[in-house]
Amino acid sequence: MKTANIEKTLHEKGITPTMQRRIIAQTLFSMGKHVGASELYSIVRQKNPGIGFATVYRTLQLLKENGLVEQRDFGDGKKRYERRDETHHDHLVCINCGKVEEFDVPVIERLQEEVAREKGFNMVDHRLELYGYCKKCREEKE
Amino acid sequence: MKTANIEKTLHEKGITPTMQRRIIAQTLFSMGKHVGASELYSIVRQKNPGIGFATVYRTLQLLKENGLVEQRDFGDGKKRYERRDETHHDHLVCINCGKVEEFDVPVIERLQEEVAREKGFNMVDHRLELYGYCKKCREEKE
DNA sequence: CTGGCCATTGATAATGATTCTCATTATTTA
DNA sequence: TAAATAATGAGAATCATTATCAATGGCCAG
Ligand SMILES: [Zn+2]
Ligand SMILES: [Zn+2]
Ligand SMILES: [Zn+2]
Ligand SMILES: [Zn+2]
Repeated sequence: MKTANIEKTLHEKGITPTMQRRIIAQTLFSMGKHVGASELYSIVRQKNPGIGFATVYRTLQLLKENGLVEQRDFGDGKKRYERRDETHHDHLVCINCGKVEEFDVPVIERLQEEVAREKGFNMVDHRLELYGYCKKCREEKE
Repeated sequence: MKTANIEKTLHEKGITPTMQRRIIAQTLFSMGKHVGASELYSIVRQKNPGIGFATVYRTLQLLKENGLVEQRDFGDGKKRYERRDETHHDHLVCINCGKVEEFDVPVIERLQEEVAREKGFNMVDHRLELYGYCKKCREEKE
């Protein structure tokens, strides 16, 4: 994402644009998907060693609250962050190498809605992750 | 679960039956579903104040490894445990009161398999949780 | 019996990700 | 520009879970 766009995005959301927030957002958006906080922190530090860990967490929280970032949890004890996409997607995770694929199956989404309705719930979120071994890892095990 | 059955179950799995393990397993099985470790610990302590927290964790791990217990994670920072059921199920969680409903939709299960196959993954597990507000919580908010 | 071996246990320290605190700075407001 | 407000960095605190380690308890070879 271009710097100018980050500036604009933060401004649109009413987020005070500070140097730290710019760097953190820009770094996250340039790192691809499913990035952990400590991973992000170490890259951010390379650009500006003065930025603290707490600020990375605070900024991630802020971006999440403003709908710019999605928080994921693949069950390995640390949260992952990715830029919020226009389209929803779920995840397929390799339990050997950590590779993550994304997918979206509208039929599954609809069936989830239906289940929630049947049970009297007003569904506001869901979480669907498939865990297994990717092709590469299977071939290497042979 | 009856005491005799626990004894038998542990024995079948080759788990050395100790007093602690019997009490922990029996307590968990009698507490219903989706129980947290500390919650379990506090009930276990009532039966035998000498049992330590570490033993509760160790036993849960043991029961899980032997397929007697399933570990769940509803994203609130603590793991939940429930006796492993003969049939698979997924969860619907109220984000206000914590109520948990279970469901199983064979079509969703099949579609998951299909996605994994398409992406070249050998799926060994999955996780599907729906989050929302249950009927009761919605009515109370009015 | 009976001393030794090995699994289990309980108390407590350690871990690791995340959050909190608070004194210091930066930004906004008037 | 000065006061008011918000953000930051360093490090302490939290909280669930694991690891450590000395003590305990069976169980078996002799
Ligand atoms: Zn892989
Ligand atoms: Zn993703
Ligand atoms: Zn509810
Ligand atoms: Zn369940």
